[in-house]
Amino acid sequence: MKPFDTHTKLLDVAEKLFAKNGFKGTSLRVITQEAGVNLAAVNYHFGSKERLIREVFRRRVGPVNQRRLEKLDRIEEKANIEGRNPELREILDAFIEPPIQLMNHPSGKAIMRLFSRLIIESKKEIAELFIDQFAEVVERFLQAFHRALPQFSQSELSWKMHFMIGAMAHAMAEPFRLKFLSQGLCDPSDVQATITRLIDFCQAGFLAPVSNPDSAEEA
Amino acid sequence: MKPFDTHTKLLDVAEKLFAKNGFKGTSLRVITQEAGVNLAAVNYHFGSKERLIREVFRRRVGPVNQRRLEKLDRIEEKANIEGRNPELREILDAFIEPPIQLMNHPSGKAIMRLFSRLIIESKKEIAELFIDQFAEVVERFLQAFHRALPQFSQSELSWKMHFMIGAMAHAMAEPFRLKFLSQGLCDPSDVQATITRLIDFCQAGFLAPVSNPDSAEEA
DNA sequence: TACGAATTCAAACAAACGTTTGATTGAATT
DNA sequence: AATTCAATCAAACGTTTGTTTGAATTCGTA
Repeated sequence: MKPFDTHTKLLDVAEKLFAKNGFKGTSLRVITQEAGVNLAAVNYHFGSKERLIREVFRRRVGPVNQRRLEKLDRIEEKANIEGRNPELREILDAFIEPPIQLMNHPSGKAIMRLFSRLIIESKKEIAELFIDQFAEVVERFLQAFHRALPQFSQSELSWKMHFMIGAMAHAMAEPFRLKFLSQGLCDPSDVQATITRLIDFCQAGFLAPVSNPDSAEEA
Repeated sequence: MKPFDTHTKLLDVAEKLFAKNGFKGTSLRVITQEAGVNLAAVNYHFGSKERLIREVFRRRVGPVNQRRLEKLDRIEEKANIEGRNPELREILDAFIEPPIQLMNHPSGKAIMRLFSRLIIESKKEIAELFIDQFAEVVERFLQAFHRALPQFSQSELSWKMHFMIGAMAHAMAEPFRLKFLSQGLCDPSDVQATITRLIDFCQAGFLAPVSNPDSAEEA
């Protein structure tokens, strides 16, 4: 296995360009050119452009969700031993920290934008990949939230999780937007600051009582 | 002015298709075909595809931001008369309600997805349009937040606003994601429920104290 | 060294893209 | 009735797209 074989080189370059210009906006020609390989390499190694897209995702999403579940495992184990429920803040950290931590990765910025594109992209095949990769995570964390906040129904917690995912995705995908908002005051590349503030914000959001219990669905 | 002249028909159809498949993913051929007009109509009426995109945005974003500012005006006026500062919840409502209210519009779903695409899209020209349309809104609301929450610095409020925008954009663009999260329990098309819950969540987030004041930037 | 499989390569493919053209229409103006 | 001009149309433009092909090359292994 060469240090920079064509296969991984393609994944790396595609990841960067997909993040920057989207999928339709990135042609196989610029990918292969920037990677310094032949145009036909994509179809040889991956079969098609769409399968390349899926591979780019799978390589990054899997490990992050794995880390989320590992952290949640450890939290629940520890809480179990101490005979208590996991604390909300611990659960939030397990959900938020692993993806944001990608900022420290060499291609962190691209990976994070890619993550948000995965959340946002509407294409059927991508949406299916999303469900595959996140079904277990969603289930486990909703469960954890419900134990930490038994006063809220499953559906209310889904709303809160919905908002949290949005805040995360936006913070990950559009760091420069924060620069614009704050007129240069804030530094979106500060990993720990981003994580801490996200958790602060979402923790309060999760704890917030719901105004109108009338239109609440069941759980 | 015919009831369905080519110009508005193109804007309507383009809006719908851009929202569903993105800009690169939507060809002029499918737009004109679905609109029942000639392929050349886009270049005749708008000059180019890119200018069509900009027109599609301008038509929707302008009025919403105008409503936001009107609501903020009224809130500040009323508070001024009563000799107090506007309340956080009022400000949040002025920022959140107008765009979410679009769900009641006939093409509400498309418009909302379009809004989020505007926030997310990285293309230079779109980003500039974003800044043009939002500069005043951002400035006015940051100011208002600062008066309502003087304990937080400008930069801390920017972080919070950053997260709020993410939660909004996600809730607007990906309502079906909430269906998935809640396994069908929640109804993302309930306008008032979405607004109320968003405000609840963000209100708490704004009020939340910041954990680590060390890495805080200045204001 | 020689063989077979894996990989890379230039070249070409059909299809789809945004855009332009020049003729044609149809309603308003003179 | 003649003129004008905005609007629409079919057709074609030159690129760019993802994909395929078949020969050339490289590599691991015997």
